[in-house]
Amino acid sequence: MLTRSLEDYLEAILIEEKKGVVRVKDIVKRLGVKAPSVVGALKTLAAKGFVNHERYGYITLTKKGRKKAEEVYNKHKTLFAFFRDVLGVPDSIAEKDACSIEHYLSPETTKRFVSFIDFVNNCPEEEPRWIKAFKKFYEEGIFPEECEKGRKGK
Amino acid sequence: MLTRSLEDYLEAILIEEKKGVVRVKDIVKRLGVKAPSVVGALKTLAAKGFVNHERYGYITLTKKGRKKAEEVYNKHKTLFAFFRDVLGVPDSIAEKDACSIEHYLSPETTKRFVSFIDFVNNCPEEEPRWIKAFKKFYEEGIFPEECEKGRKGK
DNA sequence: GGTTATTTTTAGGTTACCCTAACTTTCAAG
DNA sequence: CTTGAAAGTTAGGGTAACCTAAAAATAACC
Repeated sequence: MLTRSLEDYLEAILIEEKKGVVRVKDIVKRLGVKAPSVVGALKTLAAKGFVNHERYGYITLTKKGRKKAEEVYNKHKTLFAFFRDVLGVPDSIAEKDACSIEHYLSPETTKRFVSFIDFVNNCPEEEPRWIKAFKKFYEEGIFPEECEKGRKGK
Repeated sequence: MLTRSLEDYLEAILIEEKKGVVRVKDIVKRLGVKAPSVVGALKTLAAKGFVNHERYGYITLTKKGRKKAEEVYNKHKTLFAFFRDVLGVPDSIAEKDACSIEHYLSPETTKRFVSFIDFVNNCPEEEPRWIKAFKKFYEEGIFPEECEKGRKGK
């Protein structure tokens, strides 16, 4: 099993890979840690078979490493979408929260979260009515007219 | 600032408090750690002014400690409610996920999560239509009839 | 091609958190 | 009122993560 920190390194490599070859300094910039921390993490990840890294050379993901990195990154994207599109959290905060939380979602909850975002995105309407209703509720503390029909309690 | 681990100790004390006086062994049971770990954590928490603990005696929260503990516990309850009532995650998993994630939600996202649960609970209907729709979508992969009206894409 | 700048690595230290083993205090039962 | 079990504490060790400082390799420049 990987620690939260090692998952972060894998994810960072995956993302940096999209811009070309990956070097230690790229990870340094992305994660905001110092070079020796990166080297240490790479050593551990290489020993566990998640990355290849030749001294003073490029960093690449193994098949196993890529699979794991993509798992983490997918959770990240799902959480980000939920925070931004459903809760209405500003991008930068949604990003940061997704980043910390991605490591702690169980498979069961992840599966349902993914389906939930699917549900939102495939909704017949542009933005589901209930999300609009929530936004109104969040801003003004009231339910829209249509919801109020048949309202029970106070 | 408190670490994730110390927040867990505070929360555990708060919960155990509801059953009467709190002792080291109660925390040991609840958190599944060994007694020396609890003693160590209490020493740190006491030094920072979050708990009172007399040697071989009871453990109590200070005002500051209670405030913090309640913050964490409230996040916990909100997350649990969301996982269980909206996503439909089984109780025991929802509980565990809430427990790990509660430490990482930003104030902004927390605020919106709380409002969201409020929105669900105060909905005029017993269970909001859209949650029912999501559950159908999750189980069967299809939107209910009423949603399909005016459906755009495939 | 030698010298300087950048990048990477090694060595070693710090903090947080957990553990086991051994010791001390408390408390209840005979 | 002593003694043995339960609870709590201290001492010391291990691991994961980070860091700084300094050495080594690579790259870039005149």
